[in-house]
Amino acid sequence: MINFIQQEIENDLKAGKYTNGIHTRFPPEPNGYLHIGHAKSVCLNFGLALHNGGLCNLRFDDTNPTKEDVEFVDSIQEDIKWLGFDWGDRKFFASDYFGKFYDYAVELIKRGLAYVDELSAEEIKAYRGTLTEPGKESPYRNRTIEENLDLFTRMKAGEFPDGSKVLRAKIDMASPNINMRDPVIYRITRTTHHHTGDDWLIYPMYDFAHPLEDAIENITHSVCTLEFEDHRPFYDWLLDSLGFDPNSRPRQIEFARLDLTNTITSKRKLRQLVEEGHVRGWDDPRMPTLCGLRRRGFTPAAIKDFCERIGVAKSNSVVDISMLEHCVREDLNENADRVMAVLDPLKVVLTNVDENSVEYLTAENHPKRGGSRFVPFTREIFIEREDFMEDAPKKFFRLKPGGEVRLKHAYIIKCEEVIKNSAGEVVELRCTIDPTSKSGGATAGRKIKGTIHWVSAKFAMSAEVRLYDYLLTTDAQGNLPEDFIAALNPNSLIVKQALIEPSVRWTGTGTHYQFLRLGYFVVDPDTTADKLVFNRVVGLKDTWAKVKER
RNA sequence: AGGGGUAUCGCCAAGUUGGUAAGGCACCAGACUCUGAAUCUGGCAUUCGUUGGUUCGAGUCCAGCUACCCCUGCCA
Repeated sequence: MINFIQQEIENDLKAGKYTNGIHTRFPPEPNGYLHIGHAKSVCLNFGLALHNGGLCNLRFDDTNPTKEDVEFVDSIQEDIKWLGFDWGDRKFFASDYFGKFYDYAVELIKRGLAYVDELSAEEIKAYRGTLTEPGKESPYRNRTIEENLDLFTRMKAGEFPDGSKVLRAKIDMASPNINMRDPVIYRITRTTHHHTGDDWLIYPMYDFAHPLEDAIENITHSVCTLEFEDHRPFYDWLLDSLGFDPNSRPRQIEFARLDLTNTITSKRKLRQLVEEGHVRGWDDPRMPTLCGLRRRGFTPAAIKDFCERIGVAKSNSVVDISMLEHCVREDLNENADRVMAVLDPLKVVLTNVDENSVEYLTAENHPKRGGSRFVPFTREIFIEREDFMEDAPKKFFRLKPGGEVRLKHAYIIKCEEVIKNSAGEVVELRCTIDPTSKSGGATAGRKIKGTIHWVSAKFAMSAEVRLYDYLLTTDAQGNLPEDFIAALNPNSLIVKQALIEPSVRWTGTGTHYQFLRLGYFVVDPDTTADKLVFNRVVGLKDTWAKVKER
């Protein structure tokens, strides 16, 4: 792992800082499901710790009870575990530190660095100034320490209504950095907290809580996204003001969040997709949520490999989704067994095969890892409709009238007759097999250009196959319009009734396969004893499709 | 307009004291192939947002300019 953050860590170590080891944290707010963008952060934080022989905490940044819920603390843990990271016994909640935060706030007041303000929210906003004009000081800014202490104590005790008072840091209303213009650090909100119940009426703001929770946990490197760069001066101000040792206290380092082409990563928009029913739920295989990717069939290894490959830097960038797809293909190519399935069946009758004959052919499960199974071969089979063309171009080396093709693991067949219905559509092919060409046999050596997959009509099982495409076909995720719903790909889900070889009968949810020549698939949890359901993870690379386009 | 950032191939991204542009994805060409997959081979930035300057020599130093991103929640 080499990135600029790792280099900073090494520089710190070289400078004699952080002699107790490196300690990072992944600090999600439990207000939504983790998505691929969070995976980057998870991999970075846990990866940095692992790489430096340190530790990474899981910490729920739950300082705003109005937006958070236990539903999310559960799913977040499940997703991180699934990725393969372990926080040991270091699962923390910012809310566990509310008592300490309060004490630090009191300390700040005692040092004359915080005051209770009773300006309304609107007034505070007006007093804050603008980007180009300085703010002005609140009339309550210069209360005595005693008065501030008394008021803050009473805020905690519930003597004042919600929103009537706030605690503010006393810094500089004229700072060119708006975050330093006396930021609010405590507000009154009578909301039941998912973790602390009704213990508190006042809640700390992120800016105040974050540096403290990092310091409390002895975090050395607090990694966050770019938009917090402006907040770093306050992060440092707070810890310095409270007397934390500059050589051991945490330091904040920012990196660019992940953006992916064809992918929605806005929490709000993802929620809209779920709530308005444009997808089946948070774990819909089209969703970029980790639970969605999991159901789609992406593997932890692929996602971690992806996060490693995209790197970590500070420039806003949009990674091409093909990078992610490459990573799953690479993993699944290595690890998924191969099997034959036909998505769009065309019946083929092999006229020189006996009607009652069933031949069990040996088929390898994986070109490199080996293993084998039996595949029944019968007089009537189905092939992929796409694998036959009546007026085939020279470059088409699959089945055509009078042409030959190899049936994978079986025989070379020759197309003798094309049968059509009254509408002129091809409904059946009559072919003959070359009995000397049996795969693996002594005389199987005859070379033929094309090889296609097939399935026995008598023994094939039916299966529901769900083919997915991007929710966004045009690449506009960066500046998605409000009505992005209208731009959703109407073909993001296509359901097919497919036919599949019987060897998969006893398969289980989450098992990956490569359907020969079609792509990688995974068994969906909707699968029951009498209904198989597969999701297509990703198709195979298809150079024929490119040739066809020309 | 004030502050904070970023600008290296179509997309990510290395490039640490200035010494003459890694790698991956994508793409293209070919080999191989009982998956038009995989694999293998080769190709793919005289140029680093831009303009000047310093220097024997600059993506790396200096100055100016430009573009884009973030910041005026009692959100995180």
